[in-house]
Formats: sequence, structure tokens, C-alpha cells
Amino acid sequence: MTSTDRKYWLMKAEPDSRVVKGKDVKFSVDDFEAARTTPWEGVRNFEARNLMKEMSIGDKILFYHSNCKSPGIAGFAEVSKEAYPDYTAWDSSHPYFDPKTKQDDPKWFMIDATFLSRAEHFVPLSLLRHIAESAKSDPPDEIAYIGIDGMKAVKAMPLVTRGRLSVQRVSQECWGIIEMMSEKGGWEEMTFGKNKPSTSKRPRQAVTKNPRAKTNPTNNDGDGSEVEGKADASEEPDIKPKKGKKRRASDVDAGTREITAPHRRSVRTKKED
DNA sequence: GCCAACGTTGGC
DNA sequence: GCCAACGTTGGC
Repeated sequence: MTSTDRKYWLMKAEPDSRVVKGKDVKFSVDDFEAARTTPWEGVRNFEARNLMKEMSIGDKILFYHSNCKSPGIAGFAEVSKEAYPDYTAWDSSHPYFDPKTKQDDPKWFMIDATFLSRAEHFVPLSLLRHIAESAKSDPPDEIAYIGIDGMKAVKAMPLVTRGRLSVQRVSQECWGIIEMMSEKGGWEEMTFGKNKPSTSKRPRQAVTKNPRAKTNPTNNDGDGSEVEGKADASEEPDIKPKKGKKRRASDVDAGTREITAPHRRSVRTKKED
């Protein structure tokens, strides 16, 4: 692929432990760094899925920490395998099991993502929001380097305009800005948002003190075993995000279902090809 | 195929 | 833990 084709994305994961159907869906930048390559399973939102289908090998990914104390961009990754059926939808023991999905008609897809680097300076959502809010004026001195255009680009990010989408497009400009911010930092003394950002210059480590869910020891972070590995992309079902589908949100599990979440599950290095 | 009700996401 | 935003369901 040529660099003009390169696309940029943002993908969310939860860095804090949270147990769904007996499994921990935690996937922090630490986990990602250790795993190196991971199948991005569990996306159960049509729009997010469709975006994943557009991804090409080599596309760049902003790795985002979601649903945690300090949400924000924690690292960088790239697409290392293009969309193929998400086999976790067929695994009844899996948090993302979808009984409505048949093997011959996969509904959900995933890509493989390969870790590239941590953000040298964790880029907090609160900062991005702050930038978006003040995009009419000049950037604060601390981050003057992003320029007024940079502010506008941030303001246009789906992350800011519609928080809930777990896979998002990122403009090339935004990619550059976030990358630069990650390298340069500079906002440590600024106050913005209701929460102050961490004053640490290092990206936050995965926080595991969340008492509401303990780390599940059965999550195979180390064993590298693969699931059924049933991942060959058979055909292109070209599913469209029509709403007419009768898909119940509650037929997997009484109340614990999380499958529309961006959550990733445990580390699982999977290397096929 | 519209749209109100419902359920979930996810920041705070 | 609260609750606003918003995606999905499912009746009509």
C-alpha cells in the first residue's frame, strides 16, 4: 500500500478489570504491549464493524483507554490483518458470544492489531475536549505547537463529537497532531476539564485496583493459546447496518452482557501468517 | 420504514 | 454511582 492510501483509526479498549461472563475484559496498553499482536474481538456495533472492514494492513491506530479513571490515548498500533470473522461470536463461553450468528453467515468481524508504541505523554480525553471547546481561539501556550488548525482538527474528532463509537476514523492531520502531542507533551501545568489530568509524564499504567471486578486468573494472558482459531475469511456477507434485524440485546445473558462494548478481552497473542 | 421505548456506553 | 447521549429493538 502506498502512504496515500493509509488510513487512520482510533480504537477503544478498557484498561481496568471488569468481568463479563466470568472473564476479564481488561485490555490496557500494558497488555497490548505484552501481547504485541491481538485480534480485536468483541466489536458488536455495526458502524464500528463496518469501519473495521475498511481497514487495510498498515493502517495506523490510536489506542484509547476507555471507561476508566483517566480516559485518553495511550498508544499507537497498526493493522496487521484485515477483517475476518470474529470467532468469539460463536463461542458460547465467551463474553461476546452471539447466538444469532451462524458459522456460515458471520455477522461480526475483527482485525488484528499490532502494538507500535506507547504514548510518551498520555493524551487525556479531557485535554482533547478542552482543545475542542476553545478551538475558536489560539491554542494555549503550552501546546501552541498544535496550531489553530490542529485545534480545529481535534474539535472535529468523533471522539469529541460522539463519544460512544468504539472504532472511529481519524484524519491524517489528527493522527499527526496526536502523535506530536504524545511526543512533546507540555500540558502538565494546565488545568482543564473537571478532572485534572495526571501530572505524571508517563502514560498511566493499567490500574487494577478496581474493586468491583477482580482480575480473573483464568484469563490466559501468558499461555498464548489460541481459541479455535477459526478465522478464515470465508466470504463477504456484506451485511448492512439495517435496523430491521431482530436481534435481542438480552438473549446472551440476563444482565451482564457487554457485547456492544469495545472491550477487549485478555491478552492473547495470535499469529497466523 | 418510522419512531418511542429501552438498554448500554462511558465520562464525570 | 449517576445520568446524558445515543444506538438498537420491535410495535405498528
